[in-house]
Amino acid sequence: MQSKAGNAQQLGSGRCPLCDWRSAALYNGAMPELPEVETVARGVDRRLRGDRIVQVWFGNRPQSFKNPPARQAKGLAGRAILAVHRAGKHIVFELGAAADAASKRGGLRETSLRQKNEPEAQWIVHLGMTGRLLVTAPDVPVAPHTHARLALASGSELRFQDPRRFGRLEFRDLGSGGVAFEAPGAEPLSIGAREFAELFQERRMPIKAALLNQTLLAGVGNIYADESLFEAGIRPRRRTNRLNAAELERLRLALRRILNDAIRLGGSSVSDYVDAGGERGFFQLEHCVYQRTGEPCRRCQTPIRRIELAGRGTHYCPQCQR
DNA sequence: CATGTTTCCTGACAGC
DNA sequence: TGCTGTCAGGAAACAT
Repeated sequence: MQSKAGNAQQLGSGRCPLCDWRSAALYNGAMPELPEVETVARGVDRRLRGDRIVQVWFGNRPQSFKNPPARQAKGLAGRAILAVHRAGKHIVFELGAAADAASKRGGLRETSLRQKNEPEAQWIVHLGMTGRLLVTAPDVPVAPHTHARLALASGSELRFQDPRRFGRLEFRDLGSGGVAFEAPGAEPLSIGAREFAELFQERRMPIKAALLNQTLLAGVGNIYADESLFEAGIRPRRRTNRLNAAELERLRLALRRILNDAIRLGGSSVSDYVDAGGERGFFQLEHCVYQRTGEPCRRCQTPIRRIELAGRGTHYCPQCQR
C-alpha cells in the first residue's frame, strides 16, 4: 500500500459528542469547502451578530491581506456587525457604520441607510487551506500563526489563524463607491437543473476540473467534487460536454445532497478545520472515496483509485464510476 | 478565449 | 534523535 493510503486510514480525528468515537491521529490534507465555511459563518453569526468591533490587531504577513492591513484595521474599528454569512467559500461580514463616524456624521443619508439596516462596509474572509476563524475569550492564549484579532464590545475576541497563509482577508468600504462582494460562480445548493447543465455542456474540460472552478460553481472543493462524482457514478476525467442530461442532473442532485448532509454534520474535519467554537465536524466519516486510496469501495469493494487531475489528488471507484 | 501548469506556504510524516 | 525530502491544496499568475 502506498504511503498516502496509509495516511488515509488514519483519516479524521477528534471525539464525536454522540458516539464517543475517537481516532488515532490528525493528518494533513483537507481544506474548508462550502459546508465547512457555512458552518463557520453560521457559528460566527450566532456569536457576533449585533456586536461591535472595538479594537483591531493585525499581524505583519502581507500574504494574508488583499488590501493593506493598516487600511483594513482602520476600516473595521468601531463598526457594528450586522450579519455574517457565506458566499461560495468566502465568509462575509456585513458591517454598519463606525460608532464615532455615525455620531459625527449624522445627516439624511446616514439615517436612511441605518433605517434599512444596509451594510456600509464588508469584511471578507477566505480560509484558504488551513485558516480558522475562532470566537474566544480574550484571555485564551493566542495560538501561533494568528494573523488577526478583533476585540468586540461584548468582551469576546475574534481570531483568524492560518499557518499556511493561503487564506485572505479583505476590507471593502461600500460607502465610497465600493462594490459589494459577490461570489463569482453559482450557488450549488440552489442552482436549477437547466442552469446547471448550461454551465457544463459548452465546455470540454474534465468534469472534476469544472467542479473545482469557482467561476462556474462557488464553494465546491476537492473533497466534495470527488464525493459527488462518486455518488453520481461519473468518472472525474469525463469531459463536461460529453455528459448527457441525466448524468448532469444526477451530479447536481448528488452535489446538493452531499453538501447539505455535510452541513448537517458540521463539515469534514480532515486536518485543520474547526468551526467558530473550535469544534470539529464529522462528515469525514461519510466519505466514500476521498483519501480512501486502495481501500474497498463502500458499494462494490473494488479498491479506490487515485489519480492526479487539475493538480489535485483525485479519488474514484473504477467500478461504480463510468 | 479556453485550458493547463506553476507558485505560494507550513506541518506531518517516512526514511535514513 | 534529528535531519532531509515529499506531499497536501485554493486560487492567482503565468504559459500554451
